[in-house]
Amino acid sequence: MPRSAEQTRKRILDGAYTLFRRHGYSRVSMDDIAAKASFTKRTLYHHFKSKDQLLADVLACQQELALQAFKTFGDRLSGSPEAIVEGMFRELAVWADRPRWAGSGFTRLVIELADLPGHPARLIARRHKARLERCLGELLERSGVRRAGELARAIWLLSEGAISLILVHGDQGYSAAAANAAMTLVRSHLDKHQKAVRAAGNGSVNWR
Amino acid sequence: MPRSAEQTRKRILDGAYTLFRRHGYSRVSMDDIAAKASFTKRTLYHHFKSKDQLLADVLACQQELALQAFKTFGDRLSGSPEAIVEGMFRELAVWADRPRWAGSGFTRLVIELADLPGHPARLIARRHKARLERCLGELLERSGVRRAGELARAIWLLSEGAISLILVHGDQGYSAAAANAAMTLVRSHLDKHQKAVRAAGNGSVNWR
DNA sequence: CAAAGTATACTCATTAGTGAATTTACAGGG
DNA sequence: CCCTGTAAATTCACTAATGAGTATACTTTG
Repeated sequence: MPRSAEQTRKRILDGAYTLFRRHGYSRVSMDDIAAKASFTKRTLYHHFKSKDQLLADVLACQQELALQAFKTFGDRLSGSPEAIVEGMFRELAVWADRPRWAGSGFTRLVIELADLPGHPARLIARRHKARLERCLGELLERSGVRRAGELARAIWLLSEGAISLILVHGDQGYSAAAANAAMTLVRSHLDKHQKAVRAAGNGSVNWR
Repeated sequence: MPRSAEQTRKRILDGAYTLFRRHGYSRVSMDDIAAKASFTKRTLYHHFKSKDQLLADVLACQQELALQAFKTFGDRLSGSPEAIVEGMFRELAVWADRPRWAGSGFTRLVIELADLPGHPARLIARRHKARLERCLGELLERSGVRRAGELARAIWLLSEGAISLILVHGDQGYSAAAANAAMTLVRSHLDKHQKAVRAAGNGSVNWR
């Protein structure tokens, strides 16, 4: 065995993720991916059954990392709901400010495949988003907010909306607008009087 | 001249819009579009310089209709900000409930072309979204809400987020969640005590 | 008849996917 | 310690289909 299969697989998955995320699905060819990972296309087909399956595997693999990143992110935040929200949107702003940022890989790919509800990649992306939303809900729950699930969903909506609109307009201002709106919502979910708007760590993991 | 050029152009634009909206850009071929409009591909190239230009023209044409639809929609609404918001999200729910709904054509296409900031279609989509947001702002302004522009942007974020998440999960519940959040935001933008939550007409124009 | 409009029949590049040969790493016999 | 068989890993060279875009001839209408 010239190389450990595991290593090769990983190199392919990594390269493919980068390309898919940056250029979408259709516009990335198997040859592109092969070139990126410095293998022949035939090798890709040795490790992955088809392009669609490769995409699914890429997302499945990325999902693990992203979920971990989000949990780490959650741990870094102090307990106040304001801090959680502020941290979330600050991170979004940092993330979206990167040179050739092209949105959330998961969202982007699902939207590209919007008319193919049976595509394996969609199922994975869907589960991923649902899990993240639940995580946020738990985080908020622990922070002592009322109807945390409802709030989490609203914040998630703002976050996805911000991703779309930043992409459309190339204007990071939408992230600040989303943060403001989210803060208003948080306050409306607070029992009477709670405050404490502590800051949170930054970093540029991307778990969307 | 076998047919009026204008008529042919329109038939092509209509068919192309349907296809692009449903399947995205890359996965629709010029042959598909030609077939849809019952012309030969060569005819398309007689009327449009390239596929990219066709897309741009499609969006430009659709933009007019969509803007008009939104204005009509705005006129139908009674003046209270709650009614405006409720109407918006009810319409979204109806729209997203259609059989093979695949999101907002504009958003979808911009996201697909996220890595091509210079693409002519992006400029048009961008202007379109900006104009709609401004329209919503004016609508809210007239309804007597404070900081209408800020509110409009927040609502717009929720709306775009809902489109994304409905697409991801196939769950129209996100539209209701967005509506609730929007309503909370509206209330926080109301001067002291205003109410009146009148209903508005429905219909299924899609101006996103 | 003239000119715009439409069709036939291509070109050339690219793409997902494959058949068959070739290389490599390691197991076990000498 | 080397040699060698073997199976996995990788490559080369290909197919068949599809895509954007075009040269040219035909058709329709004013």
